Amino acid sequence: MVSIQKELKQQRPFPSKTQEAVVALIRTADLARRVMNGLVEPLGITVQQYNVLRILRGAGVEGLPTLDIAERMIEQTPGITRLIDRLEAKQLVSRERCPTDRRQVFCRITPEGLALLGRLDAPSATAQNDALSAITKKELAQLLGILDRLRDGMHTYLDGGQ
Amino acid sequence: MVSIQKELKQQRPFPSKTQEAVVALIRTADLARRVMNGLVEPLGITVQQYNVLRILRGAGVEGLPTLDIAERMIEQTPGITRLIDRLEAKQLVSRERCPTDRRQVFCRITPEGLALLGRLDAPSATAQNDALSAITKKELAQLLGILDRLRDGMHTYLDGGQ
DNA sequence: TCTAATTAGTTGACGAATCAACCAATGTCG
DNA sequence: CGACATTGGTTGATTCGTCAACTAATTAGA
Repeated sequence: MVSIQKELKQQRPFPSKTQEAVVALIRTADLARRVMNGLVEPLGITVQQYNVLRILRGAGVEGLPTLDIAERMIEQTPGITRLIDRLEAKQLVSRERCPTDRRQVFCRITPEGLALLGRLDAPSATAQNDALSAITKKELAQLLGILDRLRDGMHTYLDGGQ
Repeated sequence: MVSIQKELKQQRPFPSKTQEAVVALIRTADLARRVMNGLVEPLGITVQQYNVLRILRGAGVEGLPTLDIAERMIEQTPGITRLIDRLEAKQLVSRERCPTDRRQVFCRITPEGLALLGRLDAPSATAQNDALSAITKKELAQLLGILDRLRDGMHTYLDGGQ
């Protein structure tokens, strides 16, 4: 068992448990992103692009307007246009201007995109199960609850703060 | 209470709890990074640069070799050289080649760097306490334990995998 | 209807991250 | 001692992320 403190080679204990929690959280998420990146990178896409593809697969054949995709992204993504530009260049996504509201651009996943996602479903499920095998179902539920409330707290801090 | 599922506007439930956990984890950490960024950005530095400064403050007057800093970073940071280049340009960090082993470059935080950190200590503590006020001490300890084991699981996956 | 405001998305400029190649200093071993 | 490997760090090329300014389409209001 590697504590975050040892892992960072710090001599002194953390000034506070809350700070330790924030550091542990970001560090854990960074590791998770690296694991995911190791899976998707051999197929020529980034984690962000992978998320877009999954969102579009979930959206079905009618597709989704560009900014709706940005809203559903796991991480905040201001550069959604160029992110999808790259997916379109790889033929994994197609775009079409909406006829009724010509401001909107609907994005759809292509068959190639679906095929690529299909090649990632099993490995990503395996990786996640492996990583999460160290904790019990009950702890998993606890984790989800705690994270929900953490985001709540930060949201009120962010949205109320400005 | 906003569940991650509602927040992402997904109709269907997650395929698995584990996947939901990974998404929640990354999303929560992204929010935390944004909160921190909102604090440090007005002072002209990034979250990564803030972390380097804190590491160097912890290291004291003797400073730390460049790659030792990279090791202690919260997130993996391949571009540590240029990151410190920018801190040096802002006069927040000074560098000096080690006389006994001329390969190493020792980095030290400057008085200006310390002053800047000082201006951030109180706000960052407040932000973290606010964000974490929604969870109890006991839950905080649980969270830390769970995150530790998650990182363990991912480490063995990563390091064993390649 | 004509103007102003809002919404949807794109583009340009620039800072930052990433990977590989590289150089210099040191350590190792015959 | 001399060749090779390792360690510590920097640099170049490329991609990516980010902010602000911008265009185009739609809606709202006088």
